[in-house]
Amino acid sequence: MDKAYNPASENQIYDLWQDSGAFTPKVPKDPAKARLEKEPFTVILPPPNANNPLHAGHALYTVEDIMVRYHRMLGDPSLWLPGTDHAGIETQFVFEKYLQKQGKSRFDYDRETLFKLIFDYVNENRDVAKNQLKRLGFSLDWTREKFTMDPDHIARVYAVFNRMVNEGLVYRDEKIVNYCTFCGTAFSNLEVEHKTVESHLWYFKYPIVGEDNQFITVATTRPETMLGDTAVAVNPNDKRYSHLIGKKLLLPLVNREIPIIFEDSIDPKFGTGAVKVTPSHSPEDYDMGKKFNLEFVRIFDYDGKANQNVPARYRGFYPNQVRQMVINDLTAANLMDKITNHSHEVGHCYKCGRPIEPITAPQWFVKIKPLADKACKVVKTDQVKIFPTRFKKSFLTWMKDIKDWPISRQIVWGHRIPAWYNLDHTPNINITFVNSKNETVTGLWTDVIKNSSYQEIKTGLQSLIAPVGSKFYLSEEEALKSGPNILQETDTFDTWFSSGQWPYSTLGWSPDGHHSPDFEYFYPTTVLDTMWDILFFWVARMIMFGVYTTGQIPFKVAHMHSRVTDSKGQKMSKSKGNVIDPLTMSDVYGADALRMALVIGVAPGSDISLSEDKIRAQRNFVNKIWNASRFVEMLIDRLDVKNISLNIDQATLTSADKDILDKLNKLIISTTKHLEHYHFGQASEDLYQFFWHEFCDIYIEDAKKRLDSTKSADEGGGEETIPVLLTVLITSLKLLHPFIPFVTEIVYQDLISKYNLPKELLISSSWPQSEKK
RNA sequence: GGUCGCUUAGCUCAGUUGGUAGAGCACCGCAUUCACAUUGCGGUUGUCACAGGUUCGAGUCCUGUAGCGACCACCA
Repeated sequence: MDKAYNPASENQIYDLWQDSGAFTPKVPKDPAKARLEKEPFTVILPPPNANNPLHAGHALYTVEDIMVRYHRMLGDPSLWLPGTDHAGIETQFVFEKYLQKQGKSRFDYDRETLFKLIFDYVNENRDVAKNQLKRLGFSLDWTREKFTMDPDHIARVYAVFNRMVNEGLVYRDEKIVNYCTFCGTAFSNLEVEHKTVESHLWYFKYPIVGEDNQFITVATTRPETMLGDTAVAVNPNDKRYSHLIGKKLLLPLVNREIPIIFEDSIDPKFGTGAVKVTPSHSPEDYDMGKKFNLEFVRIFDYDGKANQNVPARYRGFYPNQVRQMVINDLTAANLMDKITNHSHEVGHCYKCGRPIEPITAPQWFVKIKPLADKACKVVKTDQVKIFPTRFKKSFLTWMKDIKDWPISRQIVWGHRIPAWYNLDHTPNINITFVNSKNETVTGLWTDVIKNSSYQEIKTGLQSLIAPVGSKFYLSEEEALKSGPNILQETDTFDTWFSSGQWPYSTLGWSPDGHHSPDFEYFYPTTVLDTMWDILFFWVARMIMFGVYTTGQIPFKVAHMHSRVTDSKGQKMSKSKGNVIDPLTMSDVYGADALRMALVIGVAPGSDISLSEDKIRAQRNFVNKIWNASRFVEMLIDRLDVKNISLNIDQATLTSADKDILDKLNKLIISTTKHLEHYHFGQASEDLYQFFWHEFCDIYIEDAKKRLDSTKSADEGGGEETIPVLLTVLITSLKLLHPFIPFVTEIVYQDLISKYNLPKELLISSSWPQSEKK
């Protein structure tokens, strides 16, 4: 054995494990029955983005590996299923940046070509993450690897969508949505980041119709939307305005008459107590628009520019430009009352950081309440346990006030929504396509078909917008029965609509009820471990989908871990330059050292402060194990004992022997207990303390004195310590194996071959049993 | 605006049924032809944020205050 542990030797071990079949549990012939007798331990890997290399956060899969290896050693059939995620908007955003470098944009391609380009781009990078997962020692069953773009997964997602449509849980509506005009897509509330913006309140005067020089002054944070105002709202109890019942106002610059409405939710104390109402560009105004049956005038389009519904001079300008023009024009018209400072929250796109434009747009929605209620129930009753428990409360709070979920995204990278329109029956469908002359054409079907053929439109199709209420068919065949000119919806599903179905889909759930043996055996899964930041995005959706689709929970435990931060507790980011790359660390210090550094002394759910110092310290620990093992072998060799035995003769034990065995026994008990309770930080710390400071510093030092005499074995050279040394060493290796699998396996194999112990891999060996007293 | 979390040694953090304060790193001294200098032995450092309360006993439970952080949220 070398003088120091060499992390490079870790590379040989992974194949040994994989080839032994340890990662791949066998499914019995009657899986459902077998499950009743002995339940497998199943973990689905939160699929990393197929396009990105791993970061320090992914290295926290260590926690899952610890659980899986522990259960495997307990003898439970254990499955840890790997996969990757296409990560819709994330990946398309990265790809568009790549296009930009080449002087191109998404608008240069029809959707099919763009999709293929992204697919190829992702495929080029897919193996990177996979090899990195192996490098970190994760005992994943690669024979069951999945990708969210696998046809069978897509088919399952479609089947569930169809069922939801048929049961009235999916609908289309033109509601106000969070729209990013730069990314060109709608987002759910969760994808909007609220930022405090220092801005102003502008006070405008709106003339009262039929009364000379009488005005209502409104206060607004968004002057530009006044072009789309269709009412002014005041509180019914506000006496300042009570005389205005039935009056109308003349909207300046536009010269359109708008009503005054009386609405309880208006706060008389804010501004002037009079609010301009723009139903097409503000969520709260949208609600008022519906309630009072107001006109909806959309003035900004999906490209972010002012459209046909505004006076000609504003057309084609962006909101911030229109804002300045409106301010100037109102000032010139002597209708600007005053401007005050005001800070407020503005929604921003979580991807590109630009302000979100609330716009009314036709989108697909999931009626979420029925799903949420069931999800709440299984969490409330602890059928799904959430750890640490404080996340249970935030889960239930969020679920209680949940709004319908907009699931359509106007991007190409994802699962295209399986809905087909008959164009001849939907003449008002708006179509954008690249024609044979490479020109982008936008228009209604009835218009574009005059200059282009159906085939030309279909081939060059970029996007389409079908009016709300358009009839759609759930398959191409069905649609074709209604006529030849059909097109599939161009929107794709929100990524979480797909990944929310990941647990049952990866295991082979089938819509016809004939599920795969894997599904029968491994579902519901046991533990889902992920970071708390996707509790709502993903965990909540998986619970809702799982209960809806399979009638069962998707997992019994949702174990939430925290963020990996730098040595100062700061979030890692490229711009700060404080990123610790897990692969570099593994190459320098070993994957074991990195894994140990990520779990030791970390409290459940708290931030994980990672530094190279900490990894180095754990590298030293790994090296300590290496050298302690080397030394034990050396001591044994020196005695030249013929038959190595692990049998401990109680009668010959010294007090030091008894002491270390007693501590070892307690360690088995505490480690087991900590692992059962997800206290990985405490378990690893105890193991560290025991191995280094009890076993090495005290026991081996003592044994050194006993053995390092000039006496031979025959003369009482301390032969009786050998079984104790080996027992403590091997048991420690087993207890440590889930945490630091490489070094423990290497040392174990060395001991086996050297002392003719029964051949087995540590990964498949049995978990130590404590002695009862 | 609502909710949650954190505050313990110079730094990063453990401390799960309440029982005389811990680790790693850093620092100081000594040792070492010895398995490991990726080492060993020894040492320094704390009004456990603050103020009350419960208790024989509180870092731990309760109440309040302050600072920091996070999440959620349609208030013009």
